[in-house]
Amino acid sequence: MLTQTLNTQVHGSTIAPATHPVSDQFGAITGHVGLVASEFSYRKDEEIYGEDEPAEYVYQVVSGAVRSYKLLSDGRRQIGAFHLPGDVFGLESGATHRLAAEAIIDTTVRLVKRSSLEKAAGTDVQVARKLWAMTAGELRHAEDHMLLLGRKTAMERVATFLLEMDRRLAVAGMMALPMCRRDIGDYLGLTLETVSRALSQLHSQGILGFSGARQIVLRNRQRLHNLDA
Amino acid sequence: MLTQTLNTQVHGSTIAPATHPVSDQFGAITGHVGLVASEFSYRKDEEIYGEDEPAEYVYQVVSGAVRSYKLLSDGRRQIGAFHLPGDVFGLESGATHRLAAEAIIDTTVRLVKRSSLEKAAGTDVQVARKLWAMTAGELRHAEDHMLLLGRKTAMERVATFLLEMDRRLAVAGMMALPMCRRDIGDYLGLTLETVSRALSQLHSQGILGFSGARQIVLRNRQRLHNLDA
DNA sequence: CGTGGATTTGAACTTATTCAATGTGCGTGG
DNA sequence: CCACGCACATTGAATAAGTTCAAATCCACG
Repeated sequence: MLTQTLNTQVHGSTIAPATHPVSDQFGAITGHVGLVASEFSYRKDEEIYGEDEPAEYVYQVVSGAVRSYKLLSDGRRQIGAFHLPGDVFGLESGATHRLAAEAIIDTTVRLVKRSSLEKAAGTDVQVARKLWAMTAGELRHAEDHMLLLGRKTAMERVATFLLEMDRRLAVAGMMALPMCRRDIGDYLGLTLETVSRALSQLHSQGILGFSGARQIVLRNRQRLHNLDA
Repeated sequence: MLTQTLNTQVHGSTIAPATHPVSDQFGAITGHVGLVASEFSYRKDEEIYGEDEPAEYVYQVVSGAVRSYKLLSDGRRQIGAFHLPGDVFGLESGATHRLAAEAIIDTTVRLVKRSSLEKAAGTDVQVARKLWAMTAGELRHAEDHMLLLGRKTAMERVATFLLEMDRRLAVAGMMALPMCRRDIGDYLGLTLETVSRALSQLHSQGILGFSGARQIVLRNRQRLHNLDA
């Protein structure tokens, strides 16, 4: 909730790692308009913002990982997205955050004031177009995820998840997952036990290898694709 | 797929019925920039556009109803949204439609070329802002729906559905659902039988009344809210 | 009025969940 | 450097929720 003093600095450092193939979405805006970006860090499990809180900042993950989620009154949780280094999150067209956000592990973000983005968008049509494109990208992910949550089997969901994480954070053919089994379950609409069972089955079939529960190597992406509906 | 000749006409007629409380989103754009809108009609179950097809037009329902959906290779279907009179659909930031769209019943739409909206957005920041806000509105719905699909029980999903439809299309306290039980199931991530059983249970509890399977009266919105997590 | 798709209802079944116990490994401190 | 402790993960067995398959009923429409 940003109670500490911000370490304000002019933007400009490169964050997106070489393994993240998309262009630096944040830089595409801040660089274009010369906005000031700050950095901030959160510890594991610390809240970055709450659901329905005013959307004062837009964030980009520098290092670490973030989960965005909604809760039901009895505590059931649906994680809508994981945000990894280079990803922008917390961007809203309206006044408030639609999902809460928490650091999954110790995390550093860059952030800019929403108001300065709004102002830039009011001046520069290119910025406005970019903001729209970023929200549209989130919508695309949500649409794909609705299909997963509504219609895929447990094994298909886990296969989809592994391929997504492989694409987004694999380095040298290996994934270091920042999130626990419960987070994965809450992302896939499953229990942590069902996620664990699916991973064990993939392991026993030689489709993936473990070096620690969160270090995964995909040994056969094709078979994983086949399992993914 | 728009093979017939379009009945081109200047926009201006009011479409959103009095029961649809939001402002006319289409008019907010076309009126502002003076774009030309056309009308077109589709018969029940006719495709309006396919998944991954180039997004040439943006649509607004004049009368009827539309379903947007994705399919898995084996035919499993996830409906992402129902579009009712006044609703805009088919708006994309990228080049292609991310979901397919079909008329649920005989339906008339207004449409404008995507290229003319793009052009207007390049000139007028207000238009650009409005396009962003419309996509953000779709994202919000998708985020709420992910929570439903990932974490709500069958009865909670049906209760949520009824309250959504009540809000969007109730006239004089009564809903005339345009879609069949299978559509509802594919929207809620359930089978049509499960939807039917939930509705029967709500009927037997006096929470709703039927006059024909698709004419529903909510008799106790509070109890329905209580069933909705 | 009859007809056929749509809906409801029933019963067996499947999948994933729940509850419980065991196992693993990482980080910390001795 | 090794051992300990605890959070995390795995595995098992019983249960529950929703699906599947089947049959009966309902209506909307011609």
